[in-house]
Amino acid sequence: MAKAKQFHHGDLKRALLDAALELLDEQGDSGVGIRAVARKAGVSHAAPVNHFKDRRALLTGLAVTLFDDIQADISKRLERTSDDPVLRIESVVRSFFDYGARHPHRYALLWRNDVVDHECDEMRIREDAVYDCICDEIDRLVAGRNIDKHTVAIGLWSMMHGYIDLKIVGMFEDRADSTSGEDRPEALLKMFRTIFAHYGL
Amino acid sequence: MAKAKQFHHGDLKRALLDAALELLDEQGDSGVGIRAVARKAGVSHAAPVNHFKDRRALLTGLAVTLFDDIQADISKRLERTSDDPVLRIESVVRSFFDYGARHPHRYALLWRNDVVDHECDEMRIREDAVYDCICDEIDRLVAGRNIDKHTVAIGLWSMMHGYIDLKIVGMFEDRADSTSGEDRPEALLKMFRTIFAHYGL
DNA sequence: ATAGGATATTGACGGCGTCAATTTTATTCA
DNA sequence: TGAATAAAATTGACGCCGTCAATATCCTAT
Repeated sequence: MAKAKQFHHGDLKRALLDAALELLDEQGDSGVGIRAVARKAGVSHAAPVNHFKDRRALLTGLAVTLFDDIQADISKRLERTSDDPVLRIESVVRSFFDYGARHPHRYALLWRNDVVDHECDEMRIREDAVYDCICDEIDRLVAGRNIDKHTVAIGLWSMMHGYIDLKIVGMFEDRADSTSGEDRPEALLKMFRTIFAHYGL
Repeated sequence: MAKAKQFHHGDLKRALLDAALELLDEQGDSGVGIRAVARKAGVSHAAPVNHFKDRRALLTGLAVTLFDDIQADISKRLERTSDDPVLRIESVVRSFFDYGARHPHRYALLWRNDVVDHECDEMRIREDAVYDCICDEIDRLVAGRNIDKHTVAIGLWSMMHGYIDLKIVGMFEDRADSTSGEDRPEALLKMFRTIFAHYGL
C-alpha cells in the first residue's frame, strides 16, 4: 500500500484524471481547466499543482491514459483475431474507428499539439506502442519483398486518422456520408486491401 | 468607395484579420485572442466586437480567408495542369501538402471544431468548393463505371488530411519520416494511383 | 445643421493559469 | 514517543482573458 490512502481521499491524482475525463467528454478540451477539474474533485483550486505542474501536464497525463485505453482495446481484439496479417491490421484500424466514433472529444485531444506534449517520454512510449501495432503486422506482410513498410504504414495510418478527424469536424456531413447507405469505414478498409493486393500481398 | 476609409484607418476588419494571421503564424491559435489582435491593430480591446461578435467569430472569419487562399492556389495550379483527371487530382493534393508544410498553424486552425464554426454559411461554401475540386475530378475519372465517387473522394481526402495532420503533430518523426530519404508525399500519391489502377482508371 | 446610426473607447465583471506564503497532514528518525 | 522534515492542500494575490454596458466620437443622409 505504498502510496494509496493519503489524507485527502486516497490519491488525488487519480481523482483529478477521472474528473478531467468527465469534463472532456462533456465540454471538450476547453472545459478541462485546472480550476474546473479541482472543483469537480472537491479540492482547492491550487491543489492539482502537486500532481500536474501545468494545464499542459494535466492534459498530457489525461492523453496518456487515453492511449492506454486504446492499446488495451487493440490487444483485446488482436487476441480474438487469426494470424492473417491483413485481418490483424484491420482489427487495429476498426478499434480506432470505433474509438473515434464513440469518443470524439477524447480522440481529438490525442492529436492536439498545443495542449498535449508529444515529446515527453510517457507520450512517446504510448505512441510507439500503437504505431508498432500496425507497423509490425505490415512488416510481416511485406517480409522479403522490396517494399518500404513505413510507407505503407504511414499511408494506412494517415487514411485512418484523416477519416476519423474529418468525420468529427463534420466534413463529410450532407456531402457524402449521409447520402449513401454504405459503411464508409468498411469501404476504406476495402480500399486499402486493394493496395495490398496490388503489392501482391 | 462604398465602405473604405472610415475614420479609424480604413476598414478595421481587414486590419484585424491581418493582425490575427500574424499572431496565428507566430503562436498558433491560442495566441489569437480578441485583446491581442486589437492591441496589434492599435485599437482598444473592445473595438473588434463591431466586426466579430466573439472570439469564435474572429477565428472563423480568419479560417474563411485561409480557405480562400487555398482555393486560389488550387485554381492557379489547375490552370497549368493538363486535362488528365489523375494529374489534376494530384495537383490539388500537392497544393494541400505544400500548404500544410508551409503553414502548419494555419492548416491546424482549419480543422479545429471548437474554435471555428464549420456550420455557418461562409464556411460551408468554402468547404464545398474545395471538396468539389477533388470530387469533380474523381467524378470524371469514374464516369460510367460502377464506382461510388464519394468513397474514392473520402479515401483520398482522408489520407491527404491525415498525413498533413499527423506530420504536424510529429507522429512520423524519429519513426519513419527521417530515416528514409524518400519523398513521403509523393509516395502517398503513388500509392493512391495504384487504387485508381485497380479500378481500371 | 442636425439627427441618427455606425464605430470606437472606457471601465467593470468573473473566470482562468500561475505563483508565493501558509497551514495541515504524513513520515522519518533520534 | 516526540521532534524534525517532507509532502500535500489551502489561501490569497497577480495579470491576462472574453464579454458586456455605458459613453464618446465620427460619418452620413436629410
